[in-house]
Amino acid sequence: MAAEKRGDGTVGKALDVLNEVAEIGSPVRFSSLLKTSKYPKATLYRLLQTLLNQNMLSYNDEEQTYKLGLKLVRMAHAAWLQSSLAPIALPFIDKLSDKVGETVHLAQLDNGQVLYVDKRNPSSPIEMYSQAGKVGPAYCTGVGKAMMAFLDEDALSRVISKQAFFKYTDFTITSEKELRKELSLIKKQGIAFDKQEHEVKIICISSPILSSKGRVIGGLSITSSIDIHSLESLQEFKPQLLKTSELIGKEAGAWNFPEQNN
Amino acid sequence: MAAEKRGDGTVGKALDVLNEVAEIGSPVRFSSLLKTSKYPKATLYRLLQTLLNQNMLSYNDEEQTYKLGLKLVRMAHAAWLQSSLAPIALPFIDKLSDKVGETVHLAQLDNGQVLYVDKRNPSSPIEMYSQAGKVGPAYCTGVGKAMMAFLDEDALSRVISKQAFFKYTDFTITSEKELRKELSLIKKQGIAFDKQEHEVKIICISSPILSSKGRVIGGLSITSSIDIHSLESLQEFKPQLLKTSELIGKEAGAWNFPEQNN
DNA sequence: AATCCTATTTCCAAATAATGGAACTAAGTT
DNA sequence: AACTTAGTTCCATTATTTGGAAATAGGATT
Repeated sequence: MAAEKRGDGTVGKALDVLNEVAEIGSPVRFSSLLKTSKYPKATLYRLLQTLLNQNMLSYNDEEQTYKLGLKLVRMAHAAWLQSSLAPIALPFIDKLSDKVGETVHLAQLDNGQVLYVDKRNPSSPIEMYSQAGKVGPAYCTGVGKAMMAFLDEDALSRVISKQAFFKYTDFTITSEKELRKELSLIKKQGIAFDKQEHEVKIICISSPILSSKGRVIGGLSITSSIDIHSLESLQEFKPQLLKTSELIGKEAGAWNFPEQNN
Repeated sequence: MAAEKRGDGTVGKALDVLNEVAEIGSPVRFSSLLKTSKYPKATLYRLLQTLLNQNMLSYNDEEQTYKLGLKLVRMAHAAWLQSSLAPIALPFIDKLSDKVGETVHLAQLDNGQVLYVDKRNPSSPIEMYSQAGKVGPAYCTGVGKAMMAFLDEDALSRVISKQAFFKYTDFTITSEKELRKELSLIKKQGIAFDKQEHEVKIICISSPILSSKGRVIGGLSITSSIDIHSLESLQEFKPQLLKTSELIGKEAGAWNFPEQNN
């Protein structure tokens, strides 16, 4: 499951181990890592030591466990500032969230997945899965589908090949064929809906953020729950959502935001 | 300025380069990096390629610039979840921010600096420097001083040795002697104030978060502006601030939060 | 369109670092 | 005391990294 690039020598291996620790998501012991690791004991050990030295991992003496280090939190802030749409989109998202009084998400495609790079909660937030930095599936979220719909065929097939098509809810799209049909509809309408495809009761309306050259650079969504909104009432946000996406796209152009993600 | 650990071989060098890119804070060209880098051209080039491969960096073809990659944003989310006090402290901070109606910061010490790991804005936020993931100086912020005051001498002198003592404002403490005096006062009072020491007009009241064994694991602050509050009126938040810090400390104990930072 | 930059990329033999099987230590268990 | 399991160190072998230099790419200038 872990991304495994060959030809990156030791650095690749070290980052591989870092990823493993990240994916486990809780403090891990050496022996536990060893079981699933493709590296021999001594090698794994040394890689861990190096990462510790570099503060990419931290070690709990008592528990003898490794976990991700604070260095990553620092770096990520810098990454977020310079590599995500978030700082550019910030004022626009604030405004949109204020106006519509619902949760707003800003996302980008990263390696076939939806990476949420920012989120605005209205005063009374609904309980939900997402957080800035969190990743989600592309094929069954509003932002994911909105972004996919506007990719060129090349990029699209690369992204589709990475979809798991796991059936989260009764409404989840679970085949490429269905998905492609949905995407062409979305492209026509300029807008995507999440009809409880990822989480029960959670719906959203979403639009892609396009660069001046028409390339997908991100996605924007307004999310709510069926207890509060219907798809029809979400539809009413369409003009504001599109307008905001357009403004962010323009601003990103001025900032020379890169157009390349897959 | 960049941390340079020896004996970490290639991995250390690669992370070194990554740090350099992070510290520059904006997209950089190869030649620009080369000027300040301690690595020869071919080496630097290959390190950058490796980092690109690993999605730790991204490259803008048109501009020929490197910047931090989204992979870092993803990893950091995991790091934040498993390595920071933030997820543990979340409900307590929400509640505190609600009650006092002012900005609340949660911070940890990382390498002699204050790392903000969470932040709550009241409905009408004041314009301010901080964000989750951002770092700040320890010697002239409320949380920084609060945490330092409760370190043991060993850890304290290590942290103090890393302070820059740059005079941000007329009120900034600029010598170890002054600082130590202030810290002993803070320890007596159990509470620290930032008296516009880092930013003009910005003041805060802050307390350390201590583990059950009395070790510093974080800091908590309520921040405002002199346009709204005086130090005296901030003082009124003291009981709530202390109570919240205590609760977070207890909760962290239950979660076996590590006590080790410097 | 030929020349001269300057920035980036590739090459390859020498230098260095990583590897991993095995041995060792430490801390429990029976 | 013998045994188990987990973590750490050793070191000759192997593989990767290194970096000076040369090649290439893409402007800018004559």
